[in-house]
Amino acid sequence: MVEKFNSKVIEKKWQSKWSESNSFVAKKDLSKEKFYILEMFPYPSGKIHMGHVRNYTLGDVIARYKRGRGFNVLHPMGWDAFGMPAENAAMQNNIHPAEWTYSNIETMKSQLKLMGLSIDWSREFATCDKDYYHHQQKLFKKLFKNNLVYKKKSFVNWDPVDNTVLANEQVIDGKGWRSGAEVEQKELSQWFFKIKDYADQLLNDLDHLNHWPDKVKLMQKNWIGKSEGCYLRFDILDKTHKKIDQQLEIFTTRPDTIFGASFCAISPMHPLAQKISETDKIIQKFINEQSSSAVNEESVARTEKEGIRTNLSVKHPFIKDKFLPIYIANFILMDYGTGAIYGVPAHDQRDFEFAKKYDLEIIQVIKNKDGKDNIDLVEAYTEDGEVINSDFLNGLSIEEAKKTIISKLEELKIGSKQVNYRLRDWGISRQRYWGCPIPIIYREDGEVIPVPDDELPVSLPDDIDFDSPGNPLEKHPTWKHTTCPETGMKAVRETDTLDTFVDSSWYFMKYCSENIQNHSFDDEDLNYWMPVDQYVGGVEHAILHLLYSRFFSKALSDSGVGSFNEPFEGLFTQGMVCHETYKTKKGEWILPSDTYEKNNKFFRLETNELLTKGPSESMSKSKKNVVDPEAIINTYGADTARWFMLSDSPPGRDINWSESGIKGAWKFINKIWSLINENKEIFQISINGNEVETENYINLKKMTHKNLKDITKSIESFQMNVAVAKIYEMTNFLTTFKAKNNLERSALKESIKILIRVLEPMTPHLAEECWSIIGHDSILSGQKWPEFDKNYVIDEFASVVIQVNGKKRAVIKIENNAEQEEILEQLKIIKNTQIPDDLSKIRKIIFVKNKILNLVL
RNA sequence: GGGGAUAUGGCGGAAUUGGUAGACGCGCCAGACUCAAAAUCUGGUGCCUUCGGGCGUUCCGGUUCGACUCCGGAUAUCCCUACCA
Repeated sequence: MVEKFNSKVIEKKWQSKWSESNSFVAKKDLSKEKFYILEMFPYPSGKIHMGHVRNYTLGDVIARYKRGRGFNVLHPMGWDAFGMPAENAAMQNNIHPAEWTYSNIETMKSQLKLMGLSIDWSREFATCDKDYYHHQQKLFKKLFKNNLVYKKKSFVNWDPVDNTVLANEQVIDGKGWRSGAEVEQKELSQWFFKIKDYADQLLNDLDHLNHWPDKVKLMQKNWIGKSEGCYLRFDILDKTHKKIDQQLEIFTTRPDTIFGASFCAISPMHPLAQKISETDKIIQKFINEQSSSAVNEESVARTEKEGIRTNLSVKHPFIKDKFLPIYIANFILMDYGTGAIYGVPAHDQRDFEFAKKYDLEIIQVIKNKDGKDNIDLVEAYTEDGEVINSDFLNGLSIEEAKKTIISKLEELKIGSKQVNYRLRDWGISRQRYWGCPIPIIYREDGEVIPVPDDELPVSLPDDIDFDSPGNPLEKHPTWKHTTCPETGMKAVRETDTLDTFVDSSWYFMKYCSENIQNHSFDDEDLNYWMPVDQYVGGVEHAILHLLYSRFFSKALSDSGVGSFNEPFEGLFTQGMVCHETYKTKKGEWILPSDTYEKNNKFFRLETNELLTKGPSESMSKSKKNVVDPEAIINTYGADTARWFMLSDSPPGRDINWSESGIKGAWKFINKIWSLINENKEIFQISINGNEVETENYINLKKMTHKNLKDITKSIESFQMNVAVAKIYEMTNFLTTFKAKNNLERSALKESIKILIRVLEPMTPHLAEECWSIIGHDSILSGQKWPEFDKNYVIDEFASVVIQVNGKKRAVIKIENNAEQEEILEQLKIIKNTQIPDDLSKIRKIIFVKNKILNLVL
């Protein structure tokens, strides 16, 4: 009886060996084809969770497989280390953010190392490292110089009690998460990246990303939200319909419906609205109500449409004596289009609701599909149709009408065709301490100057006070005061820090520099490794992180850094790790490790209390349905955990963690382990056999090479669960195979070697140990991925299905490429009531070689 | 409200891309080993059946010699998004 696989000892042994021989340290080598595999780097929150285990196992399989295929692989790891949780910890536990962050990194790094990942740790960094953010400040300056950064006023969530800016996720039901105070909208001057300048490129280049999931591309497309329409300027009239010296510019995608317009509406934030409110108390009150309430997006969408009529109106450009009253309305967004619209109630649902409420005219200008018009509409008609009631546009299609009206507007110089995007410029200012300082100073004469290179980095001060509210950098007694290096004038530093999304928008480039401490890029390194060939991470980053990274690559390459357009050649989004939930009668969530099962019922360990089992959901701390990876690795080992993560579900879908699943994986590891140990003798003798090839021998060869072919294909196409199934098949065959002569014995040796080799990406420790048991060095010292032998993947017999009227009735085993006549001959032998003896009854025969013969009666 | 994805045994899931549905794993059943249990090993396992066969990939319909696969419609679940003019 073979002893169980001792994961503790064996895994540690191989991890040390790999580390000592720098097995995973990547070196630029122009003679080899490179492969850059990257998983999204973790936030150092404290401990690793199962989601990390799945993500990094998947990436590691690819990394190891590609090495086996002879690629020069880069597989690095780092830490997304700036951000709010560190500041929260600082406030709650009185610990410095840096200390909290670096100690978490240490813990998590040691946990990741237990997994046996083939990572080049020499390139590791954290985004809060001074070297990292030094480099980031330089990149910021490059973008600044290239005119891709600007400052503008913008609204933030303001907590009036804590005197602090809140992130959206810190606003709960319109109240500050700490103070509970009603959140206000406050206007601050903030920094922005001009991502909108790249909207078209970001949209069009999606077409070239052939190895990205379609759903992610679609999400990005919708997020960018390109729409074609036109701007249109109206003269504004006062209540006596006299022109005042001002115009209203609106944006519409439906200029074809201009004859159906019955009002204009502007955002409460619109300059015109602001101006009116200066003299009109009622309007001022309305505007104030709107700006204080609008916080939670979901509730915003449900809020009833409300507006207030102003004394102003505009003149319809094509209808004599028609005036459209101007409303200030809560559903008009200032940051889309021009913050002003004209309302066409008959053909826009929001305008329709608004018109019903305020009793405005509803004029139908597109004919319904059923041909009716001017009926009492119960909702807006937004579909296609013929233009009616529209003077010179009558009879045209919507598309034709759009073209006609736009050229008319352009001719009259009151409007122009315009492409508009939903995408807004990226606000990067954060009023927080734990982030990258923005390298800008404000001189006393009002000049805004980037900090010169020789004064970089602008470092975060260590002595920082979190006890009083507000931005800690702002409150620091000395930090912000400085002098202008050129003039010697007094100056103050920018106290905003950069959004952490900036940190993660270029970290993959930083890994490319071999000397990681160096805070400038080696362009050759960068252009050798970039782009990332395969990026793996959660779909929750499908929009922001990936879009920002794409923007950064483009903007930096335009600013002279790197010469690649897209950062991620291939993208894979893996599913989540789920677990059932357990709850006491009182509604308290219970950790799976604190439960036991009896007769299909679950009980709490200490109290024997009966628990209610909830459905399997994504693991989350709040519902306590989490399993600690370190505990699993301690009990079963890293290879078991890795194998389980790969085996049960396709990588793109959610996986359900289960006790029986992990036990099954453990069983498999030991099955391999005893297969090798029980057969190790045959590896110690050299075999010279001149025996003839037996059927047994050929079957073994066929099984091995067919499976090898399938395993390779499955890994290439990210179907790890299928690769696992094929490995099971191979293992089951080999464990029951009885070699009867030397030829068979040598074939068994070969098959076992192939099995171990293909296991290496998935269960590397086990594979390495088995490899050494059969008398070889490390697999990693140049042991290539095996090629399957074509001769053994073709069968000389084919199973041809006999169908009658398309239904399967029999299967004939016949030599490969047998012709129709041969099979018809064989039919006579088959006894099946459905197959006619008399072939003259057959109307038609469909024959596909080696597949089917269908008799149509 | 808008956009998207998914639906196959008791469960997780395969299916050469229109050609033998249910590979492989879990679970379950039976047997072997054992004083016994666990572990391990062997075999069986979609449903119905009068043992001829019949029915089966959420439901309804279509294309086809042939549909899990393509098309149209419905239902359910999940994800993303949030008044985008």
